[in-house]
Amino acid sequence: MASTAGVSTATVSRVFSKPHLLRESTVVHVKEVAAQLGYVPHHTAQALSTGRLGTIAVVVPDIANPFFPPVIRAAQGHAYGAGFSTLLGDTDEDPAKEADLLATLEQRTDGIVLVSSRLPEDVVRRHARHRPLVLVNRDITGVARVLVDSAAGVRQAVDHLAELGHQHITYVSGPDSSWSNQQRRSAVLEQSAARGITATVQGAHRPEHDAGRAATAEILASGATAAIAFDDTIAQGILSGMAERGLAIPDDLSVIGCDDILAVNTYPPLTTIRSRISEAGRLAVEMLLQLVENRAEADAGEDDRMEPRHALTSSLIPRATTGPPIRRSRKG
Amino acid sequence: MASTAGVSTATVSRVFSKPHLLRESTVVHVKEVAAQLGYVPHHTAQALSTGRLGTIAVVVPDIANPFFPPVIRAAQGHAYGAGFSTLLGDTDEDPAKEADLLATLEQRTDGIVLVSSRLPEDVVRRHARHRPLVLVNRDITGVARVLVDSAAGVRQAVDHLAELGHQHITYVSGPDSSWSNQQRRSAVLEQSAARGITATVQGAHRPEHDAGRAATAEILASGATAAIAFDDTIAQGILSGMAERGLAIPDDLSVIGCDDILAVNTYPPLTTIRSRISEAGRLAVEMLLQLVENRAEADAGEDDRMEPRHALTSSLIPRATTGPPIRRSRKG
DNA sequence: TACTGTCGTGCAACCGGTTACACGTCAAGA
DNA sequence: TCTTGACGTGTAACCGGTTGCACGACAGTA
Repeated sequence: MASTAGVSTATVSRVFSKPHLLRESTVVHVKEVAAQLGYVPHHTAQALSTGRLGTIAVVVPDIANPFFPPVIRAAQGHAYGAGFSTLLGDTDEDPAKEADLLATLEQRTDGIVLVSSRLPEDVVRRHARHRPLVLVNRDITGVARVLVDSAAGVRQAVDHLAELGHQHITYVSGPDSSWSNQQRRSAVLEQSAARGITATVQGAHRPEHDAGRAATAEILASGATAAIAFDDTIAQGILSGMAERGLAIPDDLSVIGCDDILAVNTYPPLTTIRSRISEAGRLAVEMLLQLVENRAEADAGEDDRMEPRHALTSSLIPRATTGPPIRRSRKG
Repeated sequence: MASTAGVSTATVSRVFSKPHLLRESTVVHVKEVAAQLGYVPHHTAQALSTGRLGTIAVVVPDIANPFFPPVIRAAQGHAYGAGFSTLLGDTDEDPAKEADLLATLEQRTDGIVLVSSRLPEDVVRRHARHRPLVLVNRDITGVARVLVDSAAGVRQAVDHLAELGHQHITYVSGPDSSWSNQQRRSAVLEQSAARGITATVQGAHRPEHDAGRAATAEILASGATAAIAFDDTIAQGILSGMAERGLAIPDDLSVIGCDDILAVNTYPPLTTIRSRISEAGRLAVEMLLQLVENRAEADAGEDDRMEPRHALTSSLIPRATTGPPIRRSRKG
């Protein structure tokens, strides 16, 4: 390539990386020759000499969980726009595999977006100290992170139910270890107290359809006239449980889901709390690329560590599974 | 590293790549030193000198479409097991972006799994000629591919309906350009003819909930007592459309979906055709790695081009949305 | 004892770029 | 006319491994 164009390899290199250093005619000429020869800078060689891989990784507990694809999609899209490729890691919900994956990806990427990590805080913190890392939905001090603040949406949900006339609602919990679950539960309890209505909590459930279906009996027994579920999957399960009993939605029970996953694709359309999860993916990548930049500069002197913590708001999307409590005022 | 262990860099290299060439004591010693120093072979440097990147890519039209995550998940898992990382590409259903992505990934991966490609045959074929490539759900002669043969499941579905007593069924089409759709439609028509029942087809629909809902009127007007939908999303839409009209499933209409995506997570649980799509992901990666190997050997002489074409079977999963035609025998 | 082959390891070139430094050219300023 | 500096480009070392070839040691064979 260099010889064909009659220049040195250094010049060819500069044409593609620092063209402003060269005379414009040189740049044009080399590019022409390159186009004819189909020459493209060798990515791996670039990576080796610059130390920048042009690759990030997105690590999630389970790709098949419908919560994650939008995040991944947005992350990949944004990374691609910035010239980065995206490696995908699936930890299979297993912390050991997650740690393993992190170690492997460490040397193959410029940085990692770690979604809903199950790893202990100090492990994550240690990793973040020497490699660019951004968390999604995990709140660890000292580590860059973007959190989906479902609390706002949950408060709206409670308000919505209170305004419809519900006096007793229940929160159907997700996994205890989940940061989101803790946040949502607290928000339900606090906002209910603020509105002067009763709120109870139904034990921990795995975020699965069957768990929701199984929870139905307990919900009905509690006397609540409305349920806020940890996520849409559980909410759908509750709908199934109600249908099996021949009970009507929302007359016999108002149901609110969370995450707005598929919620509009079922009947009746599920009232849910939409958190802008795809925005979380985009934002996380944005922050990560920022860190990657900073680290490159930090080598040159300044070490301007910041601790960004972005919280994305959420809001209630009222659809057809909520209404005034009609038949089941059994308590009174 | 080399100096600390008192050996040459060549020896260090051999310890990690061709240990059988060395005295065992040397291997042990170097590995010990490496462990102490936390030394790990530099992945990019290895890639540069060997030409093997240890990375494959999986390219899909839309990660958020629930059909793909299981494929991706299986592909990633299998690749990881073989020591390969997985790059993810989302073409956003756009052929131009797909072509662009392919060009970019070409130099960053050892091979590509291309799922449900929208590219013209010759473009794909050209790409496959000089780089390892495996297609999923696209049938192009001369290119390695794994196909989900939904025809078998569709035939079972038709049989199932015929046995329940349905005399007139309808197929609710997906996108015309989809290979799967063509396959499914033909299977419905052929098997219906074989069973001596009437089958009609409802025009092309995008694989979306609303499309299914909108199709409901047409379905009812057709006089069919059962519908087989291109996919579960459309099927769910039909369920919504029926519910909106106050009609009962399966009494007023039997509905069968396809792909077994989320089908069990709704109420009533959807009768559907399960194709082992995650197996498709695994198999595609297996074939791809095979091609990668072969190519490495081919350089050394033999060029043993094969043309593998794997078809995975499918089968009907009867659940609650199918039953005998009860009320709507309006035709008679 | 001399000869040959095997084994284990080192030397150095190479993968394909990047970049610090040096050099030559040319125009502006003294 | 000589100096000075900006500009454009080449030289060569370097990124961190891999690998063909060579070499020394040692064992087996004649």
